[in-house]
Amino acid sequence: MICINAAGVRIVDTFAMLSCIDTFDKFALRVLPASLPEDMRCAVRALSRKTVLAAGKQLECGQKNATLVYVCAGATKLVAHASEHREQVVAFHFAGDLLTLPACGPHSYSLEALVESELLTLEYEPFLEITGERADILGKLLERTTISLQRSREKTLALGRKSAIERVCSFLLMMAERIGKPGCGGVELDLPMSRRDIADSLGLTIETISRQFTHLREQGLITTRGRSAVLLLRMDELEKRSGHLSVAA
Amino acid sequence: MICINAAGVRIVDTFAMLSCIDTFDKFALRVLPASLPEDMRCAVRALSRKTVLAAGKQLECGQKNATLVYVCAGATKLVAHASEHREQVVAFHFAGDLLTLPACGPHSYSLEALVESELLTLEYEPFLEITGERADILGKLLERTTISLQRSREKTLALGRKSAIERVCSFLLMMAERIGKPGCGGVELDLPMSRRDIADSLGLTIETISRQFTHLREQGLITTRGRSAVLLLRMDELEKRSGHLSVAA
DNA sequence: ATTCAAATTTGATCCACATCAATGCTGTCT
DNA sequence: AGACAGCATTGATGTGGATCAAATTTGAAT
Repeated sequence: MICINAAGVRIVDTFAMLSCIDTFDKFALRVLPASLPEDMRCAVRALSRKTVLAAGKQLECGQKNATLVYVCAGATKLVAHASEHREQVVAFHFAGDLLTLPACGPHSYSLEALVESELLTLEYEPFLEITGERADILGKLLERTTISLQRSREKTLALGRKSAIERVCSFLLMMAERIGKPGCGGVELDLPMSRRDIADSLGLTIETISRQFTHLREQGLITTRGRSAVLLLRMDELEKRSGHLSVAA
Repeated sequence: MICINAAGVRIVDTFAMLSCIDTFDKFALRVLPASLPEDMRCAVRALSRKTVLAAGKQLECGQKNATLVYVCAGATKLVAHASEHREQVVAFHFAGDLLTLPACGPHSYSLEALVESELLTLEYEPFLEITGERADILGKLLERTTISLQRSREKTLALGRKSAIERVCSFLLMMAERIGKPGCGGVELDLPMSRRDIADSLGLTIETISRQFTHLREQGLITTRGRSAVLLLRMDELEKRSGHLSVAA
């Protein structure tokens, strides 16, 4: 676990190691059951790599194998590449999220940090080799994957059948649910992603995102401060405009 | 297991029962490990319900609970409802596929038969209660769910960033992979879904689907016979037009 | 074979969002 | 504090696919 970094400063590595244990424990607490025998826990720990990604940097990884990624801190986007200049943000992930970075299929995927992020990565296959007999761990993975599938289907519906304003309202509501904090007179969001990221996530352009934000601002449903702060003033109205079914149905 | 149907003919029920065993065995062969103890197998069997759905009929089920569905024969579509007249086909399923019909979230889902189909349904929660300790079964479920997630993300990319012609080509290639048969001079498809279903799956209208089919026909990439038969003549050209990344990337 | 309703195809027109083009803002770096 | 590069906003114009409106085809039922 001790390795000399570019600067060659040894004490930094000790910090890194300590910090890695910390990181691993966060992951373990969330994903590994308390009852896991110590040898398995060690095997998983040996497999796990901590990565700190600066904003805008992509996760390097053997693209031939799927990778399990735990987001300890920060925020990331999972991007599917259609061709040169066409990108689709498939999902956003925040601190505490677990995701699978798929191997190359008909399209390639990459994971990019939106802000400086602390990630724990494990190769998927070896991880399953170690823990594949543990029903409790597989259950956790299944649960997480089912949530991802659920979100992905919501996104499918949005991209296939919703108008620009409905997509933006759905997006804001989803973000409120995931990273919103109660603020003065509404829900406060500090969006870590740029307008471009939102556009690439909703299948629209930055200009359209910007115009929809402006509409919502003009109608008094939101206010914005700077590039990332959004205050949702009227959740009920946003809900109405999001194209969700009324609960009655 | 014996119940009198509307016609009140008892012998029919015996047939139904026999046929149910058959159906269950197909499911068991695919999903349950051979080593599963007999009592568990029986418990699962007791939980499973066979349903034969006529074309166009929806699966009835307690929408409060998720349901595991195994498609023994036929073809189905999983539909998400945005509002009254807006539907998004989230996935198609064919004989041998296993899927989870989700409980009501922000949108409601339904499963509809495209042609007469034979389904085996199990309530998700009780099923997990029985088999939740078996790593092999959870592994199978995880594998299936991961494939669904993979497909869902491909669809997200298509709906977010692809043109009509690219979506249609991607669709035809996907169908070729899943239900195509080698035919005279190309891959033969017998599409069980209508143009409307395809449109609702690709986020387009029936008119657009029809026009894209016409383009492909005019360019000699496909031929069609009647409503459902499609012959893919030039897989390479379809691939080029599907907006997939070249393998090199 | 004939009938007929539903599905599909084809054509004309429209519109929501893309694209192109400035201009204004924000936060960062010195 | 000032300068600057990248983001975001705003406006003008274009276009792919939606919508509206008929034909035409299909395949199932008589």
